[in-house]
Amino acid sequence: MSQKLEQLSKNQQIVLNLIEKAKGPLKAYSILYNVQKKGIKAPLQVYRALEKLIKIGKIHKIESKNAFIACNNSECEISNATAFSICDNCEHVKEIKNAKLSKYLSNFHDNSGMKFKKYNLEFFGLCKNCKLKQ
Amino acid sequence: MSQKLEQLSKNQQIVLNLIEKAKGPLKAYSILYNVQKKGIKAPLQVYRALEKLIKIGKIHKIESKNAFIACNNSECEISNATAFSICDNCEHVKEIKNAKLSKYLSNFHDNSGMKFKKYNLEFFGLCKNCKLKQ
DNA sequence: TTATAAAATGTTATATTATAACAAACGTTA
DNA sequence: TAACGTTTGTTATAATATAACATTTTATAA
Ligand SMILES: [Zn+2]
Ligand SMILES: [Zn+2]
Ligand SMILES: [Zn+2]
Ligand SMILES: [Zn+2]
Repeated sequence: MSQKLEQLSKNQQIVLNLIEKAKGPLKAYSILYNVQKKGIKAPLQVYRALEKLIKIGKIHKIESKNAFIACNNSECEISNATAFSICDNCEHVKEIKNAKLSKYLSNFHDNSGMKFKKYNLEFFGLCKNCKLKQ
Repeated sequence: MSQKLEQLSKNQQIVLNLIEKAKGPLKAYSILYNVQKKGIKAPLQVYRALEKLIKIGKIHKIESKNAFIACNNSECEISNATAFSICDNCEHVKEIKNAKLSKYLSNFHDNSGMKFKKYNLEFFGLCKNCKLKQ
């Protein structure tokens, strides 16, 4: 199994494939269940792949849901500036691509003397579909 | 034990007292350990108090840390617009009070037709202290 | 006051999420 | 080849959070 610098390992690729074809964020143990037929047997194998995929920006963790979603933003390879919209009703999650927002937040600083290198923003509300139904 | 509308119950008050006098965010089981002398014995008693305190805006959950911090912002009683700065080194956490930021984010909307009712923003970096030491 | 509904409590058990520790195999580079 | 870092496999366990049910307390109002 050849593996160049920028390539993913076997387990990493298996986990990424699953997350990329999913319609929404997946939980770690749901991933585990779904990749057992591929030979991944233990939680750690999943968590290690997730850790790497997050590090290289292929996926993100939705912190409020303990779930993992494929990156939808070619610009955030470093994964240090993420924003999501999350529907409170159907749990639909979407990564927000908005240059103005990311510029605003990347340049933001408070009065504490702290330099921010990374941020994660989660918006909650009702998606268009769920709004109509109510 | 009398209890008016806006007052907290016994367990809620015990948990809130602990969180308010803490220097930083506390984890649920650390809270449990520290309130056992007050008669709170089980995780669920802590989690139920936390749930209520979050709901009324007295505390917030730091999602990336699974920890709970007292609200530092008299204006966010409803707890629907929160922002924090988190030091990657010493884990110091501070709630950001910034009218411009909260106005910007409260008015933000993307092109999905979704109306945001709530957001949570976490900034990461090195605090002033930790920056000096490196 | 008495009925009643809502909120909070107490308790046991269990579900869910995540990491520790260690040995072995693989990939890259010299 | 040797050396090094990364990835893997495996077992066990830690840490975080909720389900289910019985009971008690509080608020509201008939
Ligand atoms: Zn992304
Ligand atoms: Zn929805
Ligand atoms: Zn607050
Ligand atoms: Zn620091």
